[in-house]
Amino acid sequence: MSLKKNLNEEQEKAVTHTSGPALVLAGAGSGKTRVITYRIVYLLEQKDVKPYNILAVTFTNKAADEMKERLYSLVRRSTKGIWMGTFHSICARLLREFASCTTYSRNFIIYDTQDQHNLIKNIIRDSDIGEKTLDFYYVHRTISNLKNRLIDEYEFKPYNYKTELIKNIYQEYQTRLKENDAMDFDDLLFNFYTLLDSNTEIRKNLNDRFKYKLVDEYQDTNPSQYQILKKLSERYKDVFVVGDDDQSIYGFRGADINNILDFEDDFPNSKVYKLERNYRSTKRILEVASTVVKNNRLRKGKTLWTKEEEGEKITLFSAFSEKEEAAKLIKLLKKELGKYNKKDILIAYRTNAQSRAIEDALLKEEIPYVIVGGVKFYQRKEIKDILSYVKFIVNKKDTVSFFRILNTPRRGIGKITREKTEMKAKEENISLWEASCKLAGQEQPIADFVNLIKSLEEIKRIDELIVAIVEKTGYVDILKETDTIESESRIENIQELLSAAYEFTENSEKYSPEEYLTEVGLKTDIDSWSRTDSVNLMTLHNTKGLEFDVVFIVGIGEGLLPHYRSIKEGNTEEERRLFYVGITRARKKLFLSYFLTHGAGWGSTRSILPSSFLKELPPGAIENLEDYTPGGNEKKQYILRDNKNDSKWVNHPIFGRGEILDVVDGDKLLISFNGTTKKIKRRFFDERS
DNA sequence: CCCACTTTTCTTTTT
DNA sequence: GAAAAGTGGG
Repeated sequence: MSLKKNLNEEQEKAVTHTSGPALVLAGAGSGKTRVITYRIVYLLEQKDVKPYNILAVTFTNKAADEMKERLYSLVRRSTKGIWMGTFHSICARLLREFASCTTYSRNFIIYDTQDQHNLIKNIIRDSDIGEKTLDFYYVHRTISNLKNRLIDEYEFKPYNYKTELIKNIYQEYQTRLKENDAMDFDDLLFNFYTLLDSNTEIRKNLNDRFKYKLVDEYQDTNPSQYQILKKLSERYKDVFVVGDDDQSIYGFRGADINNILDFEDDFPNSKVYKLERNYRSTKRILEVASTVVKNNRLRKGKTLWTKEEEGEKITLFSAFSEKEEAAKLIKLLKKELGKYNKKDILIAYRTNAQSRAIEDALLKEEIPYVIVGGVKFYQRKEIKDILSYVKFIVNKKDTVSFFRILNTPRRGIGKITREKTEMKAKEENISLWEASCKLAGQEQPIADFVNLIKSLEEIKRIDELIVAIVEKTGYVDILKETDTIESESRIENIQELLSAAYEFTENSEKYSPEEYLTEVGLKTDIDSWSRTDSVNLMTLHNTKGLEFDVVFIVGIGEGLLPHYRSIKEGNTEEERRLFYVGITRARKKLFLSYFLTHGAGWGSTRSILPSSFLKELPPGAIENLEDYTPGGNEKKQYILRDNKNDSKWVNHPIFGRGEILDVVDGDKLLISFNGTTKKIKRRFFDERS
């Protein structure tokens, strides 16, 4: 296979990097993933590297799957044995492999965010600290941040009363996780790091195994991932990382942009390659993206260029409300549907809740769409219920799943019986499951439960197991009896779970419940997303690594993008990068929009200013549709009457609430805003009903 | 113990 | 303004 034919000069240089650490600074659309893929091909074919000596870390499981497929089509020989996946999934696999050297079992379970929250809530409730004094959300975030920085529950130095309490909760949290043989997401990294750090033999073993290490999206790695990488490269320094500092958007998850900014200091004698040619977007789109991101201080700086055509201008429009924004979007979208396929169109927003208005509008127009994210599939109640059975069967120490399934669906085990079981377990110092088995003689419902679990235990294939759970518990039958729209969609979800399980067993040699759980526990929505004949909706975070012909970014208002919480935390630069990521997803055409009022609960509205990022756009590349309204009239919409009557009050996006004092020169209004008066053209008003 | 009704809680982005 | 959690009568 010829590398030269498929790569440009910059890419080829990076791909054929000889040895030692390398940093590839790759701009958006410059063939980042391509470089990693071809680098692996190069190692296999020209350097005779064995597949099992390669470790490739991707940002999502989906990216790993795609890379595997691409590799398979590029090299004739088998690529089996290459370690490929996210940091989390690779650590999980290795922790199972070396379980005997840890304090966990091979079958430890992985707690999702919900489980983690519940656990912390319970700890706070059980302690004598008032629930009101400590916010579980804040506690969780603090613990997570500590773990990301590899600070354990004993090392942590409290610096005031509150952190003193958090330290106690942190300790109890870890104790309970261990009791349940469970790890949270951060533990996967932390515990694996600890294993590497404390066990010389394993460290040596893995250093020899993973001779060549490749990491995609390096700008979004956190300190613990960085330390793992360091530990794995003590013997062989072949660390090949690819990333773009301008696309670092996971700071909230502990990702540290300094990992990429300081790479050259962290890994001495490294080589840096820059990829600056963009193959994706038009000149216009690239110009807008570069102009925006230039306002960031914290960046390495690179200049993207393209041989693509100039392209259409970027369209900017505004609306009074979220609903109106959606309506306008649909109108523009319909025009694009004549030129592009639905699957190549993206609608992106900052927060999941924003999908609602767009969805309603698409539904009304009967335009097919898919949503990525939101209420995640594996977080849904019915899915978690059924998977809790699987979890408990795999791991009897998992008390969280135990309590979840004990009386789900209803089998007559209430508070009294549950407490009886808990008492028994405590008295005899046995597990809840053992206590249940002992009580089965006295309590019929418990006996039913124990028998159910015992019969399910016999089943070794995950697809058959799930079918059996659904049948033997009568879960679907009960839903059928309820017969509401909600129960119907729950049944559909269960069916989807079933077909996903079938697929899992079909496409691999893996079929055990244990293997299935590892995969599912780390599965995200984007992992199961595929391009269908539908318009795509997702958060800006989820668009990372994807590209579309037409991109709409909606809701670009101050407080939304940048989000007010980020502004408060002084993280505007990361928000700007998020905006940049969104812009650079577009190949041909980009639409930007914002709305000026927003529901703020109990029926009131709050006005929103256009995002400060919009002021950074280069005017020459923008076509402003301020005058565009659904009715086709030419009225501007910066100011709006705030109720149905002929009110004298208006809301202005910049000046706020004002009172109309007079009409001057026929077409101008004299308005008083909090002391100052301004003359504004009547055309600004929207005469809606 | 269960069902139906009332009250409280939502927390930006996600592995 | 929806979903989870709490409450009280059957």
